[in-house]
Amino acid sequence: MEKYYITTAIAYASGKPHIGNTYEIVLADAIARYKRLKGFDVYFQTGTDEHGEKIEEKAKEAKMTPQEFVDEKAAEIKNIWDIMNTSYDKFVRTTDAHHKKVVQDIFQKLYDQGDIYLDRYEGWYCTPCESFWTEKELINGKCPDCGREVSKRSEESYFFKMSKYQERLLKYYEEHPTFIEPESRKNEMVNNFLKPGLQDLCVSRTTFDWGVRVPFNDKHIVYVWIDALSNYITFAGYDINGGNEEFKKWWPADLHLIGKDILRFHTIYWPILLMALGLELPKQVFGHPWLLMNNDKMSKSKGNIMYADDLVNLFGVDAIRYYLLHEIPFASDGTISYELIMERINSDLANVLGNLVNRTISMANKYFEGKVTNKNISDTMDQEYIEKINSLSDRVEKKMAHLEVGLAIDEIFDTLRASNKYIDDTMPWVLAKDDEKKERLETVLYNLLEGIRVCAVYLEPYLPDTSKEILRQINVDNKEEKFVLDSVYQVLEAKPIFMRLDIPKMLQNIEENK
RNA sequence: CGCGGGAUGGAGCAGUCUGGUAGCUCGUUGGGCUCAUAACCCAAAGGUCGUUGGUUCAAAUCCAGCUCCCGCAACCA
Repeated sequence: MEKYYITTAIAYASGKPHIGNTYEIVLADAIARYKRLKGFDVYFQTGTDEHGEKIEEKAKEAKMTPQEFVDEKAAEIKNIWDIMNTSYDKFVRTTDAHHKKVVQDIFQKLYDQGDIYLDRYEGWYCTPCESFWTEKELINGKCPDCGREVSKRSEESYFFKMSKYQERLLKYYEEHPTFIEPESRKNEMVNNFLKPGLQDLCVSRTTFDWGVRVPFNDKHIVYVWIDALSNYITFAGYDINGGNEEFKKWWPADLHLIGKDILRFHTIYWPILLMALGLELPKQVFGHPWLLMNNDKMSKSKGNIMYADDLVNLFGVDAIRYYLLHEIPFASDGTISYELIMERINSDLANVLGNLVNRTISMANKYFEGKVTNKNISDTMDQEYIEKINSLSDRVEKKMAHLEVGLAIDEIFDTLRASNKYIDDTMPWVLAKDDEKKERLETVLYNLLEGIRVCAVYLEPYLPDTSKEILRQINVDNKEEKFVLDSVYQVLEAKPIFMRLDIPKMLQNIEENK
């Protein structure tokens, strides 16, 4: 069985993730579930990044130890991942003892082989913004963010010799054209960083304590990159001697799914780090776009944050999964709002999907007491419909091969729409009035139930609960991905899967409960 | 002249590589149907394809200039 190792970035355990942060795990989950459906042996890893200055400070503010603080945050994040019904195989935390040990070993090894050296880090620091700026970035000698005074800071740091691997990395890009997706991101990396020449990366800090200590120098903490990025190997079974059997099975990762903002670290620093360790590089890094709330970046200061758990309480988990997976474009930022979510629920989930299932099952019950088999009384219009069902597998695969999840879902809904049309074309309620057409009527319902069944099978990666509920109501176990001739249906009672929402009323409720 | 992406009916997108009746989903309007969740099916209205100029028998598509938006520019999901 072919293996598939997929990861999300690990979430920084400093606060509650909003819906934008949650998008990543849902997208990864859809891909992971799809691969499982297709027979891959999948390993899906996610987790939390729990070290660093910010967490140290936040813990202090909360009057907790950093460990207590991250324990709480990690649980909160994991809980949201679970609310979203995500099927990760392992939830990792960088405070894990084995991870920390291997990070130290990696640091030691890189130092021993001369890739890491001690120097001084100099830069301009803006205290209110807590940010370092280079000389070039300053605007009139002031902080480019807030315009306030900056002060020169100098700090002893370990550096990684990035430039040493630069050419090899460029070559790797050329030989692996799909390594970075979407492609436009690759140009950014090449033009902004690789072509001008890589600067050596600062890989340790002395200004805080909460992290992995540099093994041969107590003053230094391993800075986030080596610590966080290496989670992809340390938790998959890597150790400094090359790793165990499990690691040899899973590595290299097939896909790192990350936010577009950290693409640089995953397509430049991480591959170079792996080269230095003598390991293979991941096959693909996909930098997904962001969710904008009313066309604006979500942020606490703007007060326009949406949280996954609140949205799930309002609309249900599959409605939110549907929105995230279907409405966010593949390569450009997407918009989210209460109104847009409800519009999609009504027009797609309730009208097209829910109503189709409901009307079909109702007819099966009304005309045949729920018992439907294939009577094979075909009409020419059946052929087109059955072909539509049978082509679904290829149509979905074509989109998923490029991680175009939204378009893959479109293919399923295209099939559901064709099913609604098939009902109108065949007019079962007319057939029902004629006793001689009884078998034709049963054939029509059979075809419809098969169409719904195949769609339900393909909905599983995206809307797992809904898929299960549809299969429960039509009452079959068959997971065959094509139209089959000999299913036996004894459908259950038709229960609406998605109810239509009264949008103005809901908006008013949301407003009042703010 | 830092690098890159984009501008298509009210909204969101496809089409641009390989020029030749501008397509899809939502929304609006009209009709049909009654199995179903005021749903479903059909039809219509609505676009000088950002702007100016060029190439061509023919340009959303190729070329040049301009305007606007967005991303990246060493640590902001």
